[in-house]
Amino acid sequence: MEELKDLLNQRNLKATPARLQILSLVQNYDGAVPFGEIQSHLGELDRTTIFRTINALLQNGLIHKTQFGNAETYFAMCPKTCSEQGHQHQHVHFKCTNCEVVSCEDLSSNPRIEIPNFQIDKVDIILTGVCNRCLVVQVSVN
Amino acid sequence: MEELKDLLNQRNLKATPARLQILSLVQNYDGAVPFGEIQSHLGELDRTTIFRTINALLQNGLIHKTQFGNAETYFAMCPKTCSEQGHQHQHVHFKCTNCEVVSCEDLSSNPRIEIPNFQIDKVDIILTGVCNRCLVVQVSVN
DNA sequence: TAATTAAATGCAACATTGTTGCACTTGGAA
DNA sequence: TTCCAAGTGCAACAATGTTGCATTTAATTA
Repeated sequence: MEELKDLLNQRNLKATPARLQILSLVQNYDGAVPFGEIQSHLGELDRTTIFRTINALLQNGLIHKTQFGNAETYFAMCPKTCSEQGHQHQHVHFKCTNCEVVSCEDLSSNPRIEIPNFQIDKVDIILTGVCNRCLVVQVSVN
Repeated sequence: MEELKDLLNQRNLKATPARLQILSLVQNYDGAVPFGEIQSHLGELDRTTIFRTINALLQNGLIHKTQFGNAETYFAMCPKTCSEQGHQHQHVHFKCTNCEVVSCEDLSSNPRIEIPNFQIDKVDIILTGVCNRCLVVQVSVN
């Protein structure tokens, strides 16, 4: 908890209960946290505060977000390569259709994403399928 | 217009004014159409009808949608490989930060998207940058 | 340790996107 | 022309997200 406090202060963010609670939830969650989960775990906080807290953490490179279609937004911790200057992620986002867990994953090899005569500044890869844990269960059941 | 009507009837959808108008707008728009654009071009239609019409076209493989972060949803025509059985797109979605146009584009080469021990069913690649047209303008201005 | 203040929070009000139920209307086939 | 399943409009609702303003608080400093 003291680490999270330092992390916030390093970014010139006050270590308030709201921020510590949300950061701690995101850090300890199995995979990326759906927005609804943040809301229900922090029901005593005003919704506005939750939104503003999330935005502060996003802008300062402590967490990042991803979305699957129109559905819920998910939040996960950032690697140390992120800062208030911007986000730098190499990973992709994966949602398992079996256990519903959303996670940050590394690809086997980094793909070359190019379109002729276009300048590409940001790449976002969103995958759906079955995760390693659920595949193992399926195999062992059969 | 007669083609669009046939297209709808082939999918067992009635060729109603709402559907013809939305399909026609999506077909003739420069790039993918933002939702707000559909709404403002079809202001005389009830919002519910717009949502239901869009959903019908999505489910029947006539159009597809994409999103950039929390921002607006965009709609574009589907290739003929899509049907009520499901969508089959090879293309990626690109948003130009200069002209704001969102478009479906093909990559130079199809990347191999793999995560060890995961089964990947659906790949969604969302790119941001500067499109070919805006790059040309920048070059000719300098 | 108390005072100070910029930053953070809570509350109220609002806007947009999206859904559902139900009554009414209509496209397309017989 | 008739018919009816499919489509539409309306009302009500729910969730996400934003803004302005008054109040509270974390962290500094005296």
